[in-house]
Amino acid sequence: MLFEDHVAPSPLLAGLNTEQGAAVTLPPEHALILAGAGSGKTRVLTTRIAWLLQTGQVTPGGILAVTFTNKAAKEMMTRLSSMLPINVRGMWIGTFHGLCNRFLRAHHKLANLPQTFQILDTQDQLSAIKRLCKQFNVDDERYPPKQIQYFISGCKEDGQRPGDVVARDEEARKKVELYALYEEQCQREGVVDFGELMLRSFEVLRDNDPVREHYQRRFRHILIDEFQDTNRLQYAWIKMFSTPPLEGLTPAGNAVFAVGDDDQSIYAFRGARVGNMADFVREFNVRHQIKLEQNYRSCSNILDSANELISHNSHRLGKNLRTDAGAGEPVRVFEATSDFAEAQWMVDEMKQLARKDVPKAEMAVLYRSNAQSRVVETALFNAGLPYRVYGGLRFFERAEIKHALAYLRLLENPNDDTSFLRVVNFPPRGIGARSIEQLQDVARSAGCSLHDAVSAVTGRAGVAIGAFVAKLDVLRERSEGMTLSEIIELVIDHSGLVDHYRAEREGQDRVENLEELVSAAKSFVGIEGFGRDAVARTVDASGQPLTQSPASQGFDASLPVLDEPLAPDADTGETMSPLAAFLTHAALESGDNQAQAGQDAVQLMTVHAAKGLEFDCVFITGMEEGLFPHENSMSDRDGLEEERRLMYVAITRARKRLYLSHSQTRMLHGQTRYNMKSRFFDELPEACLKWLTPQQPAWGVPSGAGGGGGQWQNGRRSFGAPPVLQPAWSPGFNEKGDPKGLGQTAPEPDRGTDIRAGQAVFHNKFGEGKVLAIEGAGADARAQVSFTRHGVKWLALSVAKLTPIP
DNA sequence: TCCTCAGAAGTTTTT
DNA sequence: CTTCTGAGGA
Repeated sequence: MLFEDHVAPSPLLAGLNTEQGAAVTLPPEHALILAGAGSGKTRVLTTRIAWLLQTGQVTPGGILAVTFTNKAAKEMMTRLSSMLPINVRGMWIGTFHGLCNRFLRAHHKLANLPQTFQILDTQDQLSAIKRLCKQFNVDDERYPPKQIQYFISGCKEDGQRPGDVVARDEEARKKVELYALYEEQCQREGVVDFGELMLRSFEVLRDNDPVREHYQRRFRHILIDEFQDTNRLQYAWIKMFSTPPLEGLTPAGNAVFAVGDDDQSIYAFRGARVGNMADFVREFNVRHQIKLEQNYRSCSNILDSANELISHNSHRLGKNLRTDAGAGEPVRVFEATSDFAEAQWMVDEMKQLARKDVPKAEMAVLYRSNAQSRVVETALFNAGLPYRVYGGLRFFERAEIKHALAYLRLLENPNDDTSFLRVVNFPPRGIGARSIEQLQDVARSAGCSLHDAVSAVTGRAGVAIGAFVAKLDVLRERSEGMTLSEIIELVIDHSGLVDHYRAEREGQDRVENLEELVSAAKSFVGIEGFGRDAVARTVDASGQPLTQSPASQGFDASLPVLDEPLAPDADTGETMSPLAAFLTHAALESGDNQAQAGQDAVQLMTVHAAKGLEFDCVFITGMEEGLFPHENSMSDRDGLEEERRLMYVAITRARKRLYLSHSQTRMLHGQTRYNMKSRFFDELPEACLKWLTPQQPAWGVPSGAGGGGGQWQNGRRSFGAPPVLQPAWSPGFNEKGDPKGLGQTAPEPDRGTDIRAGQAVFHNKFGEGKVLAIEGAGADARAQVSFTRHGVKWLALSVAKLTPIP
């Protein structure tokens, strides 16, 4: 039987396959869905919610759905509202941090936080730590602030307060001490970092039985996306919402519906614990495990490659993707002589694809590390192909935006010392390190914020800083009654930010970004994370369990629960201002890091950034030992297995056509590296591959023997000197095996000899062109080249690197 | 107090 | 080869 028979068939279920339908219609008990790449995971998750609602098993208020990214949360909301005419806002759907924020605002008293607490992002956290270290004269050689930050975040992710950490040596003790001091500082300033959002809300739930029990009763269905990416604390947090394991199977309990894919776990480095999946099954006594193995994305050559590769990992939960699509095209493998040549080959290939009407947005270049994007960008730029690089600074992380936000935060909370220090002398107003030190001394001895210490500072410094504070006070006063965007306009004008950037040579972009901030504010409609959860507040206010159970109270979909962000707090009459809401939004959602969509452009990104995306044509570049798998991950098995999962993610991004390329030499950190091809080539099914370049045999051994470069097995080396033995196949190598000869000759084979009039050539700076004429000979030889993008130029052949293009 | 230059470091990243 | 950060000079 396909679906539970007590449930009437629903149009929602139309089009689902057997596995998907089974997952969607599972009884209200804990379940783990192993959802392979491209198996319709998001669809199952959202349809499950829609189905639960439609069949009356739950009301919107009884849903808690957690994701990792805002993007995923938004998508879930959108899909859901297209499926059902319901008030999506009554549900708790959001990111872990977004929901924690909402929770802490509602229970700020129990959490011992001001209702308008502000959120430190990673940058802010680091500067707060630096400030702390300076204040306590910490040797930043022995204890680099970055490392302290890593330590603190790690502790919080493991649910440990300073008192819980076992410090065995001097170093650990010092770190714990700093952790404790950092906590004090944050508490004093009324700010929380990302880890604190999670940990603090976890603790409120753990330590307040009525609150915990209230939420346990309220959330009948808890759904978690990307479960393989959860860390220890997030798992513990989920446990707080779920009813105790023993009751897990009773009708009274709630149900945790976890969706994930252990093969796509690629975030161990930031604390993700795949083991949570197995723990979940054990601790929650999970009876329902469903594998979604039907893939709707890729052709079988691609899928078989992915399956074969990942089968080399041990400790898998076990899963094999299948597809109804045909074999499709083979996976193409290319070996380049240099990273330049690799990029150039890609560009040529892309042009051909474009000629075959493949949209550029359906071509993606994936790489292991960001540094690899540069060569590709250069090649694309020179060829005049539009491209878009993912990653990099997001909107709310930009310096000018952070500055503006710092002013805004100071309007809300003058005690925010991080923000104070950020802008006290920006734009420069003659307040130097000396003055600031003086101020910090006063603040320290008085135990107050920098803002409050100002009046006690004497002399010139006091005057200058006093003027700054007065300016803030004026801005705060004038902003009364203004709309959000008016306030922001006021602040960026009167803080001097706009003027400062206008005067700067390259400040135009920054001015535009500041203007963009104003428009962002205009379109900002806050619904997230503040305001009034009627039920939650009842508990918070009285500190007692509800006299009336949420179930009997009912959670009518039409009843706005979290829909009035600006409603005053019932006890204090406090309101969360639009500005405070906007600042929260800015901290929790740092904005797009993919450039504006719209233009048809080739997509460039790291493999990590590609997770969850799909493209018709995918190029995975830099398939070399040391790069992919990365050298830092190769030493232990866990590291290597994560690299393999990363490769698995990369492969499964492709729908129709997949290219894998590697290069003999690569410029990295200003040095030419000589890399072996990646071991992952040996783990792909030969039958699915098509080698575009001859496979390199061991020296003198006929091609084909030991397929895939098995000879290298024992001598795999990634870096350092080039191999002593030179392969016989490269025309550019000299006989002596001189490393310099290799470096110079191999990447630009036969430079000069093929340059004649009419020849198409490539130049590293000017890109593609055609040789019009040659003049002179030997060292004086010059070529006149007409470049596609840069016009006609004369180039000395002894200097310019011109590569002939066939 | 600002600006320039030298040195170090350089997987992957969301909130 | 870059890009960022911090220390010293103008």
